[in-house]
Amino acid sequence: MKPSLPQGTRDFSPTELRRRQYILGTLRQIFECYGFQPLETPALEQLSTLMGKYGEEGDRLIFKVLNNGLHTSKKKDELNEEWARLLESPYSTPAITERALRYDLTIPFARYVVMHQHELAFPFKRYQMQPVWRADRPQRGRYREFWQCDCDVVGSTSLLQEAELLCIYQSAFEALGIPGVHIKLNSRKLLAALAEACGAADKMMDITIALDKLDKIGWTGVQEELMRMNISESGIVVIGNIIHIKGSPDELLAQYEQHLGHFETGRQGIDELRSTLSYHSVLAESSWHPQLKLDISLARGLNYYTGVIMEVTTDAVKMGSIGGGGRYDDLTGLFGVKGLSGVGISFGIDRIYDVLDELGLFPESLGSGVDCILLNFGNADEQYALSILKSLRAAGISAELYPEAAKFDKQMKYANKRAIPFVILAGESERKNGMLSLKDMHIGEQKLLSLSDAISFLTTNKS
RNA sequence: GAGGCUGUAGCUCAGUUGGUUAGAGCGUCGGAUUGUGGUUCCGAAGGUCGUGGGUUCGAGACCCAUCUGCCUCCCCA
Repeated sequence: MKPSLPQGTRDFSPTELRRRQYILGTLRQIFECYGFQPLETPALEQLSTLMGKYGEEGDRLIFKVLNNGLHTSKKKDELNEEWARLLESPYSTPAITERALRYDLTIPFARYVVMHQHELAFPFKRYQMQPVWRADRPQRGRYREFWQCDCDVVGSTSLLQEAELLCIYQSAFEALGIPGVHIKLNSRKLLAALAEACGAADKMMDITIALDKLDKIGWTGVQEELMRMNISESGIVVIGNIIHIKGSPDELLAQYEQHLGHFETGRQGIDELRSTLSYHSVLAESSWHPQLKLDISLARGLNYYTGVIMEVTTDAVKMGSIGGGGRYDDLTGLFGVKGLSGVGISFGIDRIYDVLDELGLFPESLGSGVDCILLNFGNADEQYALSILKSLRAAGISAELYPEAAKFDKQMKYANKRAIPFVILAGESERKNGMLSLKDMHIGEQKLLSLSDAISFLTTNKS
């Protein structure tokens, strides 16, 4: 048979995986630096844990797992009935499926917090980097299996959390060296006030979705969408006035206050953004390049966000967002625990990979993973090489010996292809003098060294 | 969930209105070269033309189905 992969899934070659690990490692270091702790949850969750948490569209995209042993079931009639219903319409039933693949990392996190609430110290700060699955149609930058990398705080309403998450975003994209990064900031409360201001408080979701397309379809396109949603003409004018305000974040907030400050939610949203920015200005390094931008047209898809929301894009590459997040006031409420507020951000590492790849921003030193290779000259020389190999490894230098006394140029070509930075030649003449020849494959230079000199050289020069 | 495009060697692609034995470059392997890679020269291997049906004297090419990749909508990371 001819092997193939399921749609929308990928293998990761050694080079790709090193690069992915470079991204994850960079992020992990930052998360740890900000006091977040690692967490992993199972690939499988109870379907009931996931259903209804991501909206109608989300439910459709959850990968469901067929129950085992259906053929041994005693309730054939019930199964047939349920199966018939399932063939008619989107429907799921525990009789046929009661487990599903994780759709994101936030809901499993909420589930975890609820199940372990008595052993956790709140505020609980965790990061999680694992694959998630969606039965979506694959496209460029969109996969059925992809990784999410989340960092959330639960159990604190302080806007210091929002400010710290903004810092994490900035410092992460600074460390990865991605140019043209913008972190857009908005508040669900501002959007709610906006809906109120145009007399359609109940249509906040619709307005938000239309507004989110501003970048894509322009103001005229958004106007058409709004009209289709039966937003009044005066309402559309109000929205138009507000989204066209320009200026620094402080200026924008002052303007928004004029327009929306008399609504309770509007005032709250503005105050929250002000506090967030004020904490942030104290914490942030002035050298960070990623720019903060207030953008009232930013929506964010998930319907559990309630406060500040954020999204990261880069204008260096044509690509959707590479990160996003926000505050969700009552996430664990879905699982029966009220009053725990959460706020978190997510990194789209598959897309970040594509951006780094496209811009050639991966460090060259990710290389082969091994510092040096010993060529094999056979017999007594092989024995000599083995003793060197052992010493190198004991000194913490990663090393390998070519396994056969193959022809010289074959061994060299192998080293070259693997991009191993150093080659050690220890043949008859070296062995008789108790020395070794160390060749730097980048510059092509070779020198005769004692083992201890070689070790200290490699220790300082290895990648 | 809706609509559209695509698939030929490991990779990137040629292949005329349907007509003998399907080609190139790169890569791979062997040799020039048994202690020196990245350059060069010579040679070789590698294809049930995505898969399954159909039309035809004859299909890589045309038709249908299916799978994959990609694009638009929807939605999202």
